[in-house]
Amino acid sequence: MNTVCNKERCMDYRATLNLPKTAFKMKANLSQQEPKALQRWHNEGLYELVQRHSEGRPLFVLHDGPPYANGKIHLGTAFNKILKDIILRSKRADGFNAPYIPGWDCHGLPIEHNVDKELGEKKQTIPILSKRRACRKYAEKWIKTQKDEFKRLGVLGDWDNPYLTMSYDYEATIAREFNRFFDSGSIIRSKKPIYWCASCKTALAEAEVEYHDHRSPSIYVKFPVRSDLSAIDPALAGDNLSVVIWTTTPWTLPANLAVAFHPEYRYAAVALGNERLIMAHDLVERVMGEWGIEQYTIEATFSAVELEHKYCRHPFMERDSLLVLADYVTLEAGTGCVHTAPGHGAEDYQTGLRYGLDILSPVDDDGVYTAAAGVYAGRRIPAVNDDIIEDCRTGEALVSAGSVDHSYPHCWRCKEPVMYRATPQWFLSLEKNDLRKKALAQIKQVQWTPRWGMQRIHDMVEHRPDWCLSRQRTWGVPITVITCQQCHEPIKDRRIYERIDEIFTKEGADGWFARAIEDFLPADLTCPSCASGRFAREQDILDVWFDSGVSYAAVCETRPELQTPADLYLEGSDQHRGWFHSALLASVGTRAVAPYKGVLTHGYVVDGQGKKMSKSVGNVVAPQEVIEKFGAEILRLWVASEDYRDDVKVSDDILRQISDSYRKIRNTIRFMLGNLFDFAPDTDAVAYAELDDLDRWALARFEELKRHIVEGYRNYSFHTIYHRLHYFCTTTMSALYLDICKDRLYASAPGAKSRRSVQTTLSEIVDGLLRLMAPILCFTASEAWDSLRERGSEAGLEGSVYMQEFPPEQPGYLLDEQTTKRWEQLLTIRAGITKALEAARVDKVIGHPLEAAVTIVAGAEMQPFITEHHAALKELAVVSELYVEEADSTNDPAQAGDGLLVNVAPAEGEKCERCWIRSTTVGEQSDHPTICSRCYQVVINEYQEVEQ
RNA sequence: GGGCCUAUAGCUCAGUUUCGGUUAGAGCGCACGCCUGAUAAGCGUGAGGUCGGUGGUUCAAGUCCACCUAGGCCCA
Repeated sequence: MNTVCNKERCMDYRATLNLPKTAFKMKANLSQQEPKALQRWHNEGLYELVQRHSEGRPLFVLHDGPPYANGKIHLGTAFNKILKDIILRSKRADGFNAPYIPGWDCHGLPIEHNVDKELGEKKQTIPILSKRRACRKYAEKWIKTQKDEFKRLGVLGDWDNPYLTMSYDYEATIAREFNRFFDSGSIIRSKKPIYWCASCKTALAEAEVEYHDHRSPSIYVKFPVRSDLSAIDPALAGDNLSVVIWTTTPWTLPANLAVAFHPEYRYAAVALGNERLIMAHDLVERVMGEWGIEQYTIEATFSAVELEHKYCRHPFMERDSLLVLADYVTLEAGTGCVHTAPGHGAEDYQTGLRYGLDILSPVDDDGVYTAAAGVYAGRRIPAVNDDIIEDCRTGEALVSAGSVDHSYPHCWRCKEPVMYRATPQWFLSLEKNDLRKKALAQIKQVQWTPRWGMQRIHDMVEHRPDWCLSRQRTWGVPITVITCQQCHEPIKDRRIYERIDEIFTKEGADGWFARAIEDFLPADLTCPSCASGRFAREQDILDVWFDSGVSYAAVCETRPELQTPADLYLEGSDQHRGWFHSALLASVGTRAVAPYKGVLTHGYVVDGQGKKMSKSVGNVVAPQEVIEKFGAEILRLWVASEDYRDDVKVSDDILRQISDSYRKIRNTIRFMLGNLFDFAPDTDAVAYAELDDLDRWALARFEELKRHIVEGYRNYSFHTIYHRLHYFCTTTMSALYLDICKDRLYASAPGAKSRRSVQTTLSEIVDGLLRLMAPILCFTASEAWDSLRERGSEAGLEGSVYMQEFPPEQPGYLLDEQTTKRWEQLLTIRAGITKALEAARVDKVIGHPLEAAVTIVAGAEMQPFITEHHAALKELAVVSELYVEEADSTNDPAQAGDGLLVNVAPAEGEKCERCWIRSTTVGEQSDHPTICSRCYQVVINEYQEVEQ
């Protein structure tokens, strides 16, 4: 028997109540507590423990897309990693073995670019191997930083053994996969224009080009029409008809192979003097004005579509130029007839490909014309511009010459204007070996989430050009092609591939640059086509998208705990063109299957207004700040709460809201834990059949929740889980069930069956709830789990919530239709009562609901139901007394809402000092005159007064 | 400029699997009130929406169609 102090002959009844007790704090203090939990994970090797625990289960492989090892992580990266973690944890709780091998993308221009900046002047003279070492170190530094940041988010994985695209074995895989393609004949050599700085003698990436104002020549040049256009309009018959183009780069004219027209514009033949000039109809007036010509007539107008495939004559080269159509032609400037040199412009190049033109680029590394430039061979550009203009003038091809100030690309380092110039590059052909066709077929085999992802990547693959794999850079894996020095034939030889593999595996791709070429060649090698014995190796490196693209081979196929194809790739929607795309082509090309069974994409993180985050706008939210202010747990809950199919918004308001939700969830759990302080499930639990009706109702609601949540995890529909979880905590539990159960919990005898009945229910619910929320709220679930099980800080992680599975379905907990209907009715009546109580409160009739006696005036239909459930309704409404009254003329429930009229009056009797219910039994017992009869029984049976 | 996507209360989301059907819902926040035995907690009541805009199809449109606007991703 418990003892209670008797102070001044007045019993302290508060001490006779079973008030909640728990060490689980109301205030989470997440930013301080999380690091401690993480330390524990680390010390005890949680990931290894979980993996060992999962052995033998069905495998679920989420293959990590490698973030780029450059800079701190941002919210988008954090979002992605948390989403992955939630999925992996949910799969583990759903009975799968779900390993997670994080990775990093380590090669590539941005890193090299930053290393160049750090090197300053030294980058000119630094040997290639030293530069590569510096890049490696740079990547390592950021990997370390990002790794810590990812771990801080609570992401569980094999952080000690991540995959790095720059590790030697990975580099060897890249070369091996490239060689597979090469050997299969899918790798072809072709030309493509790139930015080139002639003074630095180097290729430039887009990011290395700066735009500055520049004065260029502006000339109009005539291309005499060669084809007979009289079929288009009789007025176009005869000689002296020319197409007029406009250009600001006369030096590209020797490379002109075509003139482009817009397929939807009208063009005009303008007669001035004895010649006729073709230009866009809408531009005639402006061009004539610019030339200062007032006397002209328009002889014919026609659609450009009819010009396609006709020819005009190059003004000074000994060849014709093709007339082509291109929809990038504009009326902004020029004549609407666009000088096209496929070797010197990006759009020109595309057009060249479409029309099967040569990618002519008669300029060498120094910016000097080659023999292909005819009379200009040996001349330097752009100085040659003046001569070309003069020659056009003397050849009567020039219509007008001036100059123009415009924005023009310059080299980021030497600040000189750059040129666009075609160089030989290696491509992965989409047609060879039917790669495009096979890839399109594979796309249809993949489960895309959301569904429109399929259409998106399908269209991209359908229309994309061949994949240009060459990069004129140093930080990456070389294109491992050996060519004959004499006839330039690429050499395909298995023995070469094997040597490359061996060397790269041992010393990384550096070997390509460090070793003598002989090291890669069989001793007796001669060129199969010309029998030469002298060979050269390719100097360009591979596009980094190839690196990450082959990760299925480097990681999923090599790690014993993984398998391929992976179950899921999960990245931002930009990766339809990125990783999903490169991995698909690489895998289909070498394995004939997609590397993934499913692909899930999420939107971008944007600000509260839906605008993208940018430093210049100043709306960037850093994950580090959020963690500091709210904790990683709030970030995780935010990730779960947002519908990732669309863009994902974040703002201080949104985070505050999530933080509020978190507190509510936490407190609800805390209250449940607090009421289980004296409950031992093994000995105190009440059998389901003997549970109180209300408790069975709660278990039914929980059963529904359980099913929806598990279903939500399986469908990757986390925001619905968030809403369900939150609703269950706030409304189903806090506002309804828990509020109603307080009397049973507090005022019953500790071991009373009605109290044990609630506790049994609470125990089951909180146990399941923690398992269900653990994938998202991993820190809180663990903390509460340990509190529930009274596991101290010394308790090992083997028994932690991380090892638990979702609670099993309990079909018996669902209520039949009739019972469900009954509860709906009871809760509707309850809502009517609370409304009436509120009105009474406003009228100052009552304060607390327990001060009230409620009278329900019901019609003949409702009355039996209410009478039957009198006790339940009284409990549900938490009032001191409940009466039912028959309706009459003065009390017509039809006039009130819901067919129910509720009157509220102060309850009779005194307030029981112990349970606060008003009762006429208070005062009946002289030894305890201030409590009701129910409490009297509890007190005299359970407690003994002692003098203080 | 093109392709794909998004748009429901201040915020986060529902709105019933390929095909429309009564007064469009929830939670949070907010306002007001209650309680002080979940207390930097808990409970109640209430006010918030021309479902991005316009036009169309239909007896009937948040739901279907067209166009427009705003935003995002990828291209050019």
